[in-house]
Amino acid sequence: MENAAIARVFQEIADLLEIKGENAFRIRAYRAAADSVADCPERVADLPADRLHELPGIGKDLAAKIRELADTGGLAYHRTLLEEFPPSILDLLKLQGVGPKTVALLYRTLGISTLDELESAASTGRLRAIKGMGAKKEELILKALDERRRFSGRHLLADTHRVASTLVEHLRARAPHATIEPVGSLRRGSETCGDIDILAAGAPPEIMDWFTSAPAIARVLGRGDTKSSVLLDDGYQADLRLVPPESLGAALQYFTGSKAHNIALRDRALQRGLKLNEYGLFTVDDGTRVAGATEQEIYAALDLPFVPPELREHRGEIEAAGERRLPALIDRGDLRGDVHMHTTATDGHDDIETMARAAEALGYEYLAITDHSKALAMANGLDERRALAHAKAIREVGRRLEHVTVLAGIECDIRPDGSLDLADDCLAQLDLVIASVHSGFNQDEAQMTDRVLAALDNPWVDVLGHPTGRLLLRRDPYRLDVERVIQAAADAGVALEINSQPDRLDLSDVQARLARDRGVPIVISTDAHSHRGLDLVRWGIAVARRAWLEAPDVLNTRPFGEFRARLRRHRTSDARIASRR
DNA sequence: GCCGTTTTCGGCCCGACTGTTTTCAGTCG
Repeated sequence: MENAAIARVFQEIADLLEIKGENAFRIRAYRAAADSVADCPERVADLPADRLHELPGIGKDLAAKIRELADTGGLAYHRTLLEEFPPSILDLLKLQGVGPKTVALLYRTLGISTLDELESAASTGRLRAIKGMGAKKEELILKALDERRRFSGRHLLADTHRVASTLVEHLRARAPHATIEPVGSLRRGSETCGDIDILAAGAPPEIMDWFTSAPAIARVLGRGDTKSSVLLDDGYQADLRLVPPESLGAALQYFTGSKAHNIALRDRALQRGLKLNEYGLFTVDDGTRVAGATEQEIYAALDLPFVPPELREHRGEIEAAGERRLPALIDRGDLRGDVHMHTTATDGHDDIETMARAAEALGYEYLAITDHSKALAMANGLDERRALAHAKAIREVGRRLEHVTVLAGIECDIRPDGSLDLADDCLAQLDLVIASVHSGFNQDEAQMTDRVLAALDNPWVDVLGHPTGRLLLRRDPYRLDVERVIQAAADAGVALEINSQPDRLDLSDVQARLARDRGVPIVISTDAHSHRGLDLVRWGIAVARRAWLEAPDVLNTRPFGEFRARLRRHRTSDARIASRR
């Protein structure tokens, strides 16, 4: 059983306990356990009991429940709860403005357990008959039902960034002297964002009007002096908080989250007799302000160095900060090359020279052109003859360019049987080979894992491209034992890619961190299909930072000579390669 | 249900906004 599936069961139990009105701390324990399982880079179902207990928030009871889920695929306690309430009742919880108390009330008084039943009750005026419900609430529920149909919730990081930037610029233009910053999951660089959080400090009160009347706003959910919420036309919820300038740092810290990081930080504050909220850090005794204007001074007052937002996921960053061993996170400026991109030879939009000059303009020292191989007929993939001719053309362009080295590479398909799409003799004549899966996604885990391991065994494979094949918000990763693949990559000296395409971000942050810990070299690439696509690297950098990566962990931060020397084909003692050298 | 440099019991983060409440409960983040 996958971690995500176990986490889902725990979240459902938490939801059901909330509807039952159970002890809030017990509910929180289930939610913390769900996060802990979801964040674990290894399959918790495979962990022995003593390792389970090492996971934060997993004690005797929850360890036993994980074991039961892993062994039987189900959980008796979960089934018992589902006998008390129909499972469809959980859909109601997802509606804006409908929480567990309301769901319980609807179920007990009117027997409502599905979205359709709720819609029918709301539209026929039966809801307002319930004590505590009025016409306003009824109207709110109808709107929430309509919105649920139109918007499904989460958005890609890159899309969220674009929408938030427009909104932030709209506000900055009107309040030029204020500090206005996006916070929340966007600032942490999460791969997907649920909504947009914006923080303003030192802005006039009218900022709330500018916000609630901004372009592209579909509905105002709430409007106050310090907090307002709106729904945007394209399905985003956006929140604006206004705080006094002396609270800017505290508010930045608070609204950037994550929730788990904040809880841990507040706990650390309490241990020191301090209370942390969005207005500042205060003594518990008499409420004296200790810090609040900057994030730095808050962390400093808690005996911590500044923790970069990307690390604030409660994945060991507070302990690491306390022990002064936070990583020096990689920056975009550390990259010296982009080694995965396409041209008009296959499905790219620009030719070799345009791509090379664009990479040069970004200040890169080298790049690799890696078009598709013949299995991707749809993309006009290259066979051996064309691949070698293309390599010749790439090297010719390279000779004309003074400041950038151009590598002739390929993104070679991994066939369903694990063999590569191009002959070894061809691959051996290229400068860099990325192997990727682009088809046959429906294989079972054993087949898919064997397939990828077979590809890693080919001595000419330098990089495994988008290792899990996921498409965010669209397609799950293919069934693959990622841990075994990471171990095999470590053994063979093959690099794993962090693909910067906003809907891939593959490897994920947690997987990339595990890979680095196992000694696997990482490359951060764009997989660009046009010269503008080279800019997407910022999203790959975001993943790398969330994976705690430092510049030396990433192969393409190395100067060209060193980068080349560290490619598998140049460092392995494999006899098959040695005989070619 | 978890957790422990006061602890195996008794804690567990906290404030803003809305609606229907005339003093507060529910929801959200």
